[in-house]
Amino acid sequence: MKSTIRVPQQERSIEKKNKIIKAGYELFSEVGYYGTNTAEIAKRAGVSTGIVYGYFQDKRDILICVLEIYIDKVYLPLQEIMNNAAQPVDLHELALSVINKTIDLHRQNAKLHNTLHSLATTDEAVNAQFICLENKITEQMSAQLVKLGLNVPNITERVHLAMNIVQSFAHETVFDSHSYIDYDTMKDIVCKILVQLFAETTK
Amino acid sequence: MKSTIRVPQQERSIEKKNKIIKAGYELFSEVGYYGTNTAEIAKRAGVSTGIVYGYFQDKRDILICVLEIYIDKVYLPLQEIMNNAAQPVDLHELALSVINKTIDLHRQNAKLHNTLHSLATTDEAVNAQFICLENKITEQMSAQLVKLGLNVPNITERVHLAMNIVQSFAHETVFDSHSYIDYDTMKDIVCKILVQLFAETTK
Amino acid sequence: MKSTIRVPQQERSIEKKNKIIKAGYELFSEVGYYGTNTAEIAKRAGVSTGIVYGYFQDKRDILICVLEIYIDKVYLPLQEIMNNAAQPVDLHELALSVINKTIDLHRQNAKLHNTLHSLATTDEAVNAQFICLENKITEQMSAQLVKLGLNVPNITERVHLAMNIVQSFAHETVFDSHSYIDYDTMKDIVCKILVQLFAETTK
Amino acid sequence: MKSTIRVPQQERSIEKKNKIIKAGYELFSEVGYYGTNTAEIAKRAGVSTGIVYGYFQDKRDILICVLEIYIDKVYLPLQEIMNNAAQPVDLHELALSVINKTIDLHRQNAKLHNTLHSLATTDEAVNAQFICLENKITEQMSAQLVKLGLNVPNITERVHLAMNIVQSFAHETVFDSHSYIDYDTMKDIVCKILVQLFAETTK
DNA sequence: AATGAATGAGCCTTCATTCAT
DNA sequence: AATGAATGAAGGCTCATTCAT
Repeated sequence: MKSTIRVPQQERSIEKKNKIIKAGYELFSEVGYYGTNTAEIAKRAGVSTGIVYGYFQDKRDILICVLEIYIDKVYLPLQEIMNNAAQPVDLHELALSVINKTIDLHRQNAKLHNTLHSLATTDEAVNAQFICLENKITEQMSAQLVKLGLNVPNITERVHLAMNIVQSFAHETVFDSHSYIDYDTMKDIVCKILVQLFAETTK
Repeated sequence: MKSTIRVPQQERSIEKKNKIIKAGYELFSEVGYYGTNTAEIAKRAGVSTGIVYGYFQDKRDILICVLEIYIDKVYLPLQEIMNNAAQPVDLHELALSVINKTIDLHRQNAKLHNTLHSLATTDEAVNAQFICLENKITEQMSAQLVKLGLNVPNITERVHLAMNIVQSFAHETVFDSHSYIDYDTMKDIVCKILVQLFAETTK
Repeated sequence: MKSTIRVPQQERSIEKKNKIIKAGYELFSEVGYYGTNTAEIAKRAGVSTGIVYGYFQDKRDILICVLEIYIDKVYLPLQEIMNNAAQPVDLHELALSVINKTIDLHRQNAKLHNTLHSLATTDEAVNAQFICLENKITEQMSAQLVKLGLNVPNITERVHLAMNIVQSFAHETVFDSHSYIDYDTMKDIVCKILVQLFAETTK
Repeated sequence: MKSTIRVPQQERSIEKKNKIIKAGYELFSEVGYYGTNTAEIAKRAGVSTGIVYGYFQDKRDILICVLEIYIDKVYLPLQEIMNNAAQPVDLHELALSVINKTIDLHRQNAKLHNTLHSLATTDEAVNAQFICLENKITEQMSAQLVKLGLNVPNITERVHLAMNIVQSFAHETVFDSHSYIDYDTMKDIVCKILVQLFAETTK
């Protein structure tokens, strides 16, 4: 008996749904999930409050969609870098590309990243989405590295760890909070770590 | 902005304030900041709702205090490990100690960690507290490492980065979400990275 | 107040209007007036939300039409029983027929009955409809009884009262809520009352 | 984890809770359950909207309390009449008292009566309350009649039926909707029915 | 210092009704 | 005539904060 959620097929409807997601994306980024109310989402999307519930089950449902977009926005570019890597791999250059791109992406999405991670703690569905997509990405990156000729043991663990390190560093850099840190120096160090991580077997 | 906030001098008052902070700590950990209301904090602390506002300006003020405790709980043990490290340093052993301790700590505080990071995004004061205390810790750890005879360049950057890596890994381990990852293997890798990070100059 | 309400002349239109009324009838019966929304009525009727307002002024207008149908459904069969009563009247048999039929009808419409009565309380128009049609029925039944040769004083009052008693009993029976009551016994008693009610003058 | 509902012990609190129930009683009577909103209840009770939820779980919870009051208001006076009936019983006089009293009560509560009955259809808890109390009353009245020396078979069924008839008639009288009915005449008839109902065995 | 009842703004959501197509 | 997307007012409920005692 629950009210039916429109699954928009027509172009205009899809556009409108995307507008709402975009508005949610922005607001969740700016002021967090709890700092945003549905009225504001609607307003920024240029629609009425009512229609939001025509496209989404509830506020959380918007979040789920935002999460999907977020994941794509953050991880897909990294995949692209991996796919475009020339053979034989210049690990240093590849690492640097990934680092720089990640910093770039974080600059636009760092706040949302935190918000989402925090919600994953509370909301099982959000958590599941997160994990599922992380899985997919790690697998793809690992496979690509193997294809590029790398033959390190425990490639999955290394890739996953590398991603975590890069993200952690990007976070650090973007927030730029610690005056005593020279982020360029740090970047060099991170880069070296990554190279060692995947060059190890040559030893 | 009212200055009617008591700065408790008497023993009983201090005790009561701490009880409130402890209750906040627990609840924020369990159900997050927005999942907790002040009435519940008061109830768990065994005090009245009203008196909470005798000791704290507002709900956020409690969070600030919880943050302090959190930082102490998470970083101080690491400091202790550093302080107790014998000379000459066995880097591998030290790294392992730090990693294991951090995992331990995360197991109790991971949710709170996410919550706090998310709030730092939105709330400048929370953010400031976070940064200020991180600064202090990084400085102390760096100093200790120098005192222990390590002579690596950019020690601050390395310490900070090491902390981030270990935390990231601990997070990963605690949530244990990715079935394809062997966390023991990953731990070995992390350990090796840390050793390399601080052994570099001996090269 | 807009006079854009179509008075459907064409066959297809009439059919559509009736479908909406039927859907309303069913839904009001199942989940009450306030538990039903116009979208659901439209859906069950197999029409669009918009067109509902082509045939009806508002939701209440649908209710008025449902009320008409309800009255017909509940009282007309009783009239039929009256009209088919053979002369000379077997009061006991007639009473029994009426009682059994009313129980039957109540079994399908009891919820709607309550809903309508409740709304009549608040809505003058609903109330008026109710009264007007009740009037008509009582008059017809009284007339028929006279035609059948009964010559009791205050026939109108007696008929009306009889109807009320039977309905009250039917309600009781249908909801079957009171475990301590033997409904067959009660039925006998009601039957006897009705016979006495119209046999009185023979005394 | 649900917010605790205050169980008011102190005089002032009880008084306040009663004020809210009274406001609910009045508003539900005047404009029905769905025509009333919690803000209005609070306003009429002279309290804030928030505190309403300090005393009641939700709007329906108010209704439950109103229902209790209603039952007491409507049925208790009838009990009193029964208890005060002198022996030997003058059935006609007793019937008349009951009828008149019921009309009186209906005059103040008829609208609420309809509202409650309608809700009982939808809400199992409301229904249960209704039934449970009706049971209690029927039992008490039956017992009292026996104590007064009446020895009719199926006393429970008769009492219950009598109650229904009287209520039905009272309803009719109060709404006074049918111009063609002489309510005094009807009352005489009802009275006679009741007498017959309990005098039967003397036959 | 302490209590906990009270406040009221604010939020999510629903739904009768309208309107562009 | 018909569609169904869109509107936006209104309602139930929560909760940080205040206040009378």
